[in-house]
Amino acid sequence: MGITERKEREKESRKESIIDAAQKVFFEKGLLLSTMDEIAETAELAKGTLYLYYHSKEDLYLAVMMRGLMIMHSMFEEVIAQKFSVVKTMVELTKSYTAFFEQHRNYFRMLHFFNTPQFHKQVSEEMMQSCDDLNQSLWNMVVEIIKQGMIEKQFRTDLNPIEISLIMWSNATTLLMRIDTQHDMFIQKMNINLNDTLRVSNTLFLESIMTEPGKKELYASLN
Amino acid sequence: MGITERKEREKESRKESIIDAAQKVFFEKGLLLSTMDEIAETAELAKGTLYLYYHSKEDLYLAVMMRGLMIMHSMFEEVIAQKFSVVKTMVELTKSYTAFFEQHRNYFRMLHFFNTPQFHKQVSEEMMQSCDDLNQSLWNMVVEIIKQGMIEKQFRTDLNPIEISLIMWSNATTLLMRIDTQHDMFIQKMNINLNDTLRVSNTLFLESIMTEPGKKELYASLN
DNA sequence: TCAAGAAAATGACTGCCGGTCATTAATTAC
DNA sequence: GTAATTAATGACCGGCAGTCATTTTCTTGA
Repeated sequence: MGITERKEREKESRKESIIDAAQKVFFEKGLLLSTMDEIAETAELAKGTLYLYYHSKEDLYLAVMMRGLMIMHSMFEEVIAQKFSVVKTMVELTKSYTAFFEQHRNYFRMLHFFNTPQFHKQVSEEMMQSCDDLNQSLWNMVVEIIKQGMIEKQFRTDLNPIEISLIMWSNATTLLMRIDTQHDMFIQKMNINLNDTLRVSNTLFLESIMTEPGKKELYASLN
Repeated sequence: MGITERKEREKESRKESIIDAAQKVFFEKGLLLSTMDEIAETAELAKGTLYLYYHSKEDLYLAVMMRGLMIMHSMFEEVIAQKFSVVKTMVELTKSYTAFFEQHRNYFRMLHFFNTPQFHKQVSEEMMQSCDDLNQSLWNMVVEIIKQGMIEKQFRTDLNPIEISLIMWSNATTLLMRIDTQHDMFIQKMNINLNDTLRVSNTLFLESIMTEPGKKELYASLN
């Protein structure tokens, strides 16, 4: 009997349509100012129904956020699939991250909350695990590239690949967040274009982790 | 008559004692899990009284946070007062920031919330201004050092001092936040000591913005 | 010294929201 | 066609930020 299968599908599609509604509301108002009542109304469901599918508002938030992570994941995979040199791949990955920010800014913003300590208290174990897994997977893609770069002696081998990936990631994320919230202010008050700052930061850092041959390749890869 | 003056003093000291209570509660539970009722009880005042002195919970939070910023400010001033060379001063400032994190972690954590977008909606204009001013002042101290370093040709002059300060600041902050929340996890799962990562990150960046003479001075300063 | 007026403090109350659960509706099984 | 199972509902609860009419404390001036 295909009834259980059909039910399974229906359940999935309901979950998706709830995420659709949540996304609409969260994108518009952010986590704190969004209410479950509004999400329920947008989904054309009763509030109680939401809780049959998600444990908490925060879980629902993460369900939306994971869509963003998956988009980023596929953007990264696309870069890697092109089989550039490691140096070019690194350059393209940083571009990709910036592109993700520009094209999916609403998702990017959601990532911020993931780092606020008290946020986690409201999140279910399973949802947390799913997020961590996806995160880990993104992480590994970058670390593997760096390892390969070390094997090929394009990157300095006296550094730890995980550390490098961590520093790059931190660097870019913080600056992108600033671009998101303070772009205009920096232009007006300090005459600083944060997009340039990000490029400078990425370039300086990439230079600093590369060997001489790596640097040559880098300058060729930058455009 | 000194009555108005005395009243002024009393009002100030009441404001301080409210901050004392708020600090106690916020340090323990963070912004989201702290309640105005609990702060009121800790301050041995009625809740309504708190609102005679501060516009909102978030304002009160910032009032506590500003104590932290002032501590950091004075730590920075102490470094600058020692009149080291610019390179040594930069090294000491980064150490100072780390020391602030280690000695005043509770204050450091509060800085995080300042960056969450929806947080600002609840904050009064004046409080926001006070925070911005203090922040700006901290910022300027670093920028001025970098400018001096450029004049002395210890730092590369093809970079923008504000940009440099921005990148350094971002770098250190993000890594310190991670140290705060994920130190143990990184050691156990990846065998990474984030304190080392921070040092690596700082060193790589300082190297990358310095001229050859600057680098020599840098290696001497790192002792 | 004390009454009247001003200033400070109070806490019951309001509105809102996340989350629950007894009840109702829809679907399935026999 | 009906009993049993599953899905959906929305009135309700507890908790919290913020308010405001009332009370308490302090000041003033005769």
